[in-house]
Amino acid sequence: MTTDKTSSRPKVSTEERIRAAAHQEFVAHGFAGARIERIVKRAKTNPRMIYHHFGGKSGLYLAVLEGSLSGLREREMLVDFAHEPPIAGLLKLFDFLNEHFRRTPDLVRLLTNENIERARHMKESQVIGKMSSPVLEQIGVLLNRGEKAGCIRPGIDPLVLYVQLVALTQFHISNMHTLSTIFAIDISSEEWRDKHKEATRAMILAYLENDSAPSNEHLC
Amino acid sequence: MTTDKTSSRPKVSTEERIRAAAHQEFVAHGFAGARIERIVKRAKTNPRMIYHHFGGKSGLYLAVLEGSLSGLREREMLVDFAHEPPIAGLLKLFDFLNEHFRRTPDLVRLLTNENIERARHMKESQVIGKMSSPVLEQIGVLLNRGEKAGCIRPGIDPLVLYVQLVALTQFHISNMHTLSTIFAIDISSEEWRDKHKEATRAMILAYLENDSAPSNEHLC
DNA sequence: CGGTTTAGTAAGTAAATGTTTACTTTTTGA
DNA sequence: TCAAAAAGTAAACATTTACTTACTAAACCG
Repeated sequence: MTTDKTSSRPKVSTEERIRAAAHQEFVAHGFAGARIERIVKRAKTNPRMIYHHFGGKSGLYLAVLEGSLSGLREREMLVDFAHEPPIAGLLKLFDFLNEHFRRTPDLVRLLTNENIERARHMKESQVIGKMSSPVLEQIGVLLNRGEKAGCIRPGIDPLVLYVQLVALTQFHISNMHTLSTIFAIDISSEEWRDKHKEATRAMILAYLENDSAPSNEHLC
Repeated sequence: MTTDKTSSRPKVSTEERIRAAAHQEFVAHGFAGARIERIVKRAKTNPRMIYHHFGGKSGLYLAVLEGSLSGLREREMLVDFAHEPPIAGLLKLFDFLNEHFRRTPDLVRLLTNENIERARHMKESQVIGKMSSPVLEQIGVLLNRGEKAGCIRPGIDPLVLYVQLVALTQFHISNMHTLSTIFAIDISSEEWRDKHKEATRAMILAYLENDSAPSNEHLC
């Protein structure tokens, strides 16, 4: 049952089982809070194998982090923004990010933890530095096109916009627990997220659009 | 030199030294990563005193968290938004939050860590639940006034707006390390933050203002 | 086959870590 | 003044924790 047709080893390799178990553990407790013992128990193996395959706790953590980040990059590549009209393309990017973080809270938690650790693991990675986001260039292209066509507010910096978009799509997920506790509501509910999404979409649209007639002063 | 005029005890009480040392430690490493040994060494005392004054590591952590949060609430009370014109008042709130998180990254890190721990400590607190933000009501008042006067977009939810504001003012600080690493820039520099602040201010303003003539469709 | 490499197991180790015990010193208040 | 309470010290305790050693089984390949 647990064996391959040609071998007596389990179908899923020990390395993969460790990776999956570690993913769960690091997502649930962060690096410092993660326990080797729980990982090996869930992966049905023993500590020795972690050191055999990954070199140690840090190596395992890095493998998990790299895997999750490359997952985001791969999905980003699959979506085509650049062939849309500028504003529609940027809103499509917003929708994509919102959907991705909503569906992949694991990545959000890993990133959150990595900031607690001041990105010390990420800095060690040989891989992460090289997979720079392809989205930044696409944002630049769309902003340029829209600016020249006169429909997009001039002077927007692609990286600043990207950080704003990620903030607006990620913050309420990474801070879900404290926000829900402090304000005594369930911020993770579908209704709340839908409401938040619509409001945020409107905010971004209002910002991008070029009010070629700038309001001299606020009315009140 | 280290004694009070009437006693041979240190000027600053052991309890306060522990609290200060623990604050630094929890900010630097989070709850799971914090070490009792480092705290007592910095506070120039011994483990026994932590259990004497705070009951244990968890109690100490909670004391630090409660202190930081009540600091934010106190400062929020000092700023008067409600007597400003609606849009000016909301922008003043944005400026306040932006400045507060910029100046108090400690609080941001404690909150980040608390989310890693799924707010389990915060939920135990008898204090935090009771000090609900006074800002929410003030936002509601401003939105109402502005909406009735016709200068503010109708239908904005106060809590959604507050979460958006905090997202835009806190995210780039809490995620400073991963963002800086991935995009190979120093996101904590004054220049970058100023640029980000201006862009974000414009975004919020554009969102709040009531475009009484809504664009039928984006121009492009 | 047969020898080498890779994958895996069981048990253990040394160090770290939160916590407590036993005891001393200082402060306080009747 | 003096006993009781509060504040503080030193040392150790019981686990936990990341990691290793010694050994076995399976896979690979000429």
